[in-house]
Amino acid sequence: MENKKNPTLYDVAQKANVSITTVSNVLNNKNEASQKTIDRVNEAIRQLGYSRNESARTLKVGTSKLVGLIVPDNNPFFTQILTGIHEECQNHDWQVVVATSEESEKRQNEVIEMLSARQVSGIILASVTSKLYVPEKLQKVPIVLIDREVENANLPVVKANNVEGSYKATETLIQNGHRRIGIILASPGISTTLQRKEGYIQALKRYGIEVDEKLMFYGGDYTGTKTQINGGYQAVMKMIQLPEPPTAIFATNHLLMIGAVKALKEANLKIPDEISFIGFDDHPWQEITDPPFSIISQPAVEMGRQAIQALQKFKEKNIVTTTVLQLELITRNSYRSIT
Amino acid sequence: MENKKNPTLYDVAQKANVSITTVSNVLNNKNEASQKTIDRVNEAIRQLGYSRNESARTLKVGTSKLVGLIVPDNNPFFTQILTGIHEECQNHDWQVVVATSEESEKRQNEVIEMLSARQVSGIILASVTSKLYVPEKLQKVPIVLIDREVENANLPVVKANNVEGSYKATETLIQNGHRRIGIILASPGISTTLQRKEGYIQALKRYGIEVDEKLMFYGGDYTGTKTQINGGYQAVMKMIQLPEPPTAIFATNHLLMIGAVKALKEANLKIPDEISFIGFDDHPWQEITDPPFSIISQPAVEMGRQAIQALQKFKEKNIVTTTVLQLELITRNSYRSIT
DNA sequence: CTGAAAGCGCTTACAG
DNA sequence: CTGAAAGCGCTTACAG
Repeated sequence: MENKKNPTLYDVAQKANVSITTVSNVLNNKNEASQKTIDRVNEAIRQLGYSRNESARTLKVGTSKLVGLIVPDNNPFFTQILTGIHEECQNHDWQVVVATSEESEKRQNEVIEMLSARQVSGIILASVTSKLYVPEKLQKVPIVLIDREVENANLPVVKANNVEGSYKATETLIQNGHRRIGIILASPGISTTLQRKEGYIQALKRYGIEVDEKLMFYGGDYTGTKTQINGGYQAVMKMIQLPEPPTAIFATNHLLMIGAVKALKEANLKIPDEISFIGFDDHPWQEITDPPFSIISQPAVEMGRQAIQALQKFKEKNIVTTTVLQLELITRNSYRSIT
Repeated sequence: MENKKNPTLYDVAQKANVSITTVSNVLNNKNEASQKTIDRVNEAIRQLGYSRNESARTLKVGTSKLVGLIVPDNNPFFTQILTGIHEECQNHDWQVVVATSEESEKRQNEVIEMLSARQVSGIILASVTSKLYVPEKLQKVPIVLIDREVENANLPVVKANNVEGSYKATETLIQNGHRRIGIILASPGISTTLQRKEGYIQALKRYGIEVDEKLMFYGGDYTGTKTQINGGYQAVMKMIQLPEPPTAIFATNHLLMIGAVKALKEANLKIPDEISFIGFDDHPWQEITDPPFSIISQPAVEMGRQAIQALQKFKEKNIVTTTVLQLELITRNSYRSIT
């Protein structure tokens, strides 16, 4: 690679015949220079093709224009969150460094530390743990929790109303006459799982239906695409061999849903004629399947946007906000009434 | 937020009773200290919870442990690339800042400049333009092209063999007796589109089939998920109204494919009985559709990995590599023989 | 409205 | 094997 040195503030100052203080001032729109000076400086910047060394700025002011996003993996849901974060970050001239924790607490802590060592403006975290142990020395970097809550931290949260979303799905199935409803849940260690389970149970109780543990399945640990798809698959395979199998199934995330449908196909159980089905997370392909799937849809992009806004409030005014976004049931054609 | 100051090299040096030079040396594994000193320093680091200020390091050495990834949008293909990049970056202790160009050349240049101002180790770029204009001042930051080539730059490239992949799909349809094969292409401005078109034409010529411009469609500009899905949709709608409609369709990316299938469903044309179909990019859901889709599969994760390796070779040895990965036809059940 | 100077926290010749 | 010192490129009181 070439190695011509970048022009610095000094070069600009020299060219514009001012001090570096002045150059810095116009660079930061401090409005402390005459228009004539400003013009002269800008012209020098243009001519030299100067751009500010961000590391030097960060070192001096103690915070970079970087925000960290830590997600368990790169699944489509988190990718949509990233899109929302990107949108919102443009307003702040922030850039985002994305890291995966791979569902490992150790890795998550490492990554938090690395980001902190970069003086990021903040971290948006979808935590792998339901308790967050943030070492004291990292308390300085503002963290906003996204999607998943943690118990022991007084941090801003942006999350979906999982209880209600799950309630809605379950209730809809009940209102269609289903009384044995199987639910496939993700890893029991995270808040979203607990809440989706809660909504399911609330709906059953509300309609006087006995909660049957045998109808509740966990799709195994949350570790990668294939594992989860397989988790959904196995859950259905077990479910349909029950003495009293369910007439409807609710899969509480996108990958579990794919696995579940796969199993139903193999078992040759037709949706919705022989079994009703509701999935999770909307994706374009769900419109083109046979049948098109009904799902609980999450406003993932909006969650990303809100997270950055929450971060900003946290940083600037030290306000800890909790943002709860609504989940929507999109009805297509994967469940039917059996009354 | 709290504001307790972070411990610095000085604090560590003081605690360990050595100079900061020595601390820096053990931090960088320079192996210039006695074991006793090393232990003492490490103990001090542990006790203080010290972690190095990366901005200061970057300012001094001129390059950060950051690599930039610039993609047109956050679609699943690029997300898989990100996964590969993440995997490989862990070996180098690099982190990755992800930025989207939103298919805008202006934005792409801005982003390159911002990353450069951060002293990134390198940039992995899926360029929006087929010609890359990189201002002179940015020549210092090593760029590796991914997926999409550009004409006028002598940069490392990691790409798929699009010509061959497209040839394979087309040939397979021909061998199944199809002679009127519709192709749906993405934006004409990018190399992948040109190459996929080229493979299609080569296959037709090889089998003595006339190339009919009326069977070649562009899914509109490459601008966002909905636009592209709609592009695929429109293409099929026009195609099937042709006096001599195709008996097979090849959609050359994932979103175009979804739109195309949507249109075929609406038109009530059954795949594969009434029309044969091959799509692009493998995703788990494609196994659970009716029928399961045959597609050309891209090794996206591997592309990400290779890009980082290419970057490394470029930086360390100044070697400009071109890595071409093979595309695979995965046959499920979406085309049939009409001979 | 403008400038001289200190200092952010590191790394790296250089000297011993 | 270890340390004193310069300097990376900025920002920011402070003085005028």
